[in-house]
Amino acid sequence: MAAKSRPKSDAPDASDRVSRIREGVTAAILEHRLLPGTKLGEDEIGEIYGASRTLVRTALQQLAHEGIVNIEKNRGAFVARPTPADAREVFEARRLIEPTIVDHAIDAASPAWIDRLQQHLAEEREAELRGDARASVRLSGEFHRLVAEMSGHSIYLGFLKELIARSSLIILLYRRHDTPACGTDHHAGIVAAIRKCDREAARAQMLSHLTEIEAELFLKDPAADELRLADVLGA
Amino acid sequence: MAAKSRPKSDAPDASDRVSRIREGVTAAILEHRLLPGTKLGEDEIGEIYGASRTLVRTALQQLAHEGIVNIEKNRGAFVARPTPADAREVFEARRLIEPTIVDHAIDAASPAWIDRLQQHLAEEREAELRGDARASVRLSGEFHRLVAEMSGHSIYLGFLKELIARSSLIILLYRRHDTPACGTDHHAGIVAAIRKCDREAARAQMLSHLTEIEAELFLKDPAADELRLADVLGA
DNA sequence: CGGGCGAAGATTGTATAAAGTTTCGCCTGT
DNA sequence: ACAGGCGAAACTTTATACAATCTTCGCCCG
Repeated sequence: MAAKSRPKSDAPDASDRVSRIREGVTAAILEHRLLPGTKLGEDEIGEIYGASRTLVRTALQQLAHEGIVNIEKNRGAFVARPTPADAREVFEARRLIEPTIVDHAIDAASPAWIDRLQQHLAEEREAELRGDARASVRLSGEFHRLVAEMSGHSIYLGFLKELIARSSLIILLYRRHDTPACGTDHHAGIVAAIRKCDREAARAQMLSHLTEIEAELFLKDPAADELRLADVLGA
Repeated sequence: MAAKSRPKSDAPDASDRVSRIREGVTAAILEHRLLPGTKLGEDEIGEIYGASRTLVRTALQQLAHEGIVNIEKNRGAFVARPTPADAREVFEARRLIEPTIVDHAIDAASPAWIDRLQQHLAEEREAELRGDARASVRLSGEFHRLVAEMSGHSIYLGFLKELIARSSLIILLYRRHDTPACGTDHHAGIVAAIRKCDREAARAQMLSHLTEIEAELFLKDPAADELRLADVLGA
């Protein structure tokens, strides 16, 4: 009888080997080292991480479920190439969900969390000073994930993880080349609103932040990404 | 060179063997033939579907990502047992997302879609007349999924699929035994609002519908599900 | 008589090998 | 010279075999 279902060591993405592969490939995609459309051969990745194709396959399937990898039957896995329509859907979803997330984050506000947020802001400013666009995008995504973790809602967190991953891909694909790093100031404003427990301000700033990010994108016609991809591939 | 990257036959859950397994297990869980906490042995399922453990494993991993199965390392896969806290998160997310979904569904309203919705309402009424609780829950979920498909937003659709699957599990676990089948009338009202292109009415009715479903649940303390499960297991 | 230790059995995690499919190059025929 | 088809190579898919881990049952000791 007694033996109950103890949660045990239930680390979500612990030090599994498949998690290492998944995070490695994710980082490579999000840092633009793997371009959209690139084929992800199982042997290739397996040799890099010293793992068998079995593990690589499960990692790729997870990435496919996250939406940053496409798996075509009998053809293999490729880095996803979100269309402008996909981009609009992703940002609409974020505009819907994230204001609610900050609202809940305020409920969970504590000195420890505030400290963590401000520490993150410092990292973002540093990356921006260096002009490191890759790190900027990555840290910007992590800021939003941090707020979601703070909210304590696992459902929203899971959804947002997926949206952030896709957003990073979208931003790297469609960002206007002349725009500066997107508003770190916005993040600071959101944190300030959270500190003051000003729900309306936090929601409004999150919303305008997301709107501005999308406005800085080049989401014209479906052919645009083809052109851009061709340009980037240097062919 | 030009003709590249056609989407091809990209049926999401086509007639793959792994999809058949996934859908079969999903149906069994949602129809309460597999109770929460039940162990899903790989050999066992593999023998049922005449498939090797490789395929069963991938199906189980997909179900785990959908949230209706828990996989514990070196222990196996089990039917998920959502806590009351999980239930509240799921329904909060649905209250956030679904009003927006109906809004978009109105944009996509067409005679064909209206017909399909009404046809579905007829099926629901029939199941309700039979007093078939299983079919009622299943069809209720399918109604919401239908509206999401109608909206044309793949992101929302994906999220909602997950939420519906979890909701079915939650409803079957925590439903008060004396409540009648939850409002088929509500669904009819939502369809009527969609037909009239009355956005505000549609959003409001969807919201109140979800609120009422959650209100009919027995979401008291965390120990409640333990008791109920023990009761259900008949031990 | 109760509790802890230990070995056997069962089950999952991982790797490797066989099978099927697609793709690309090459060759032949017109 | 060009179009079409044949064939081989590479890849994914699926199945099987091996290794690691956990569970369970029995036994011994206190």
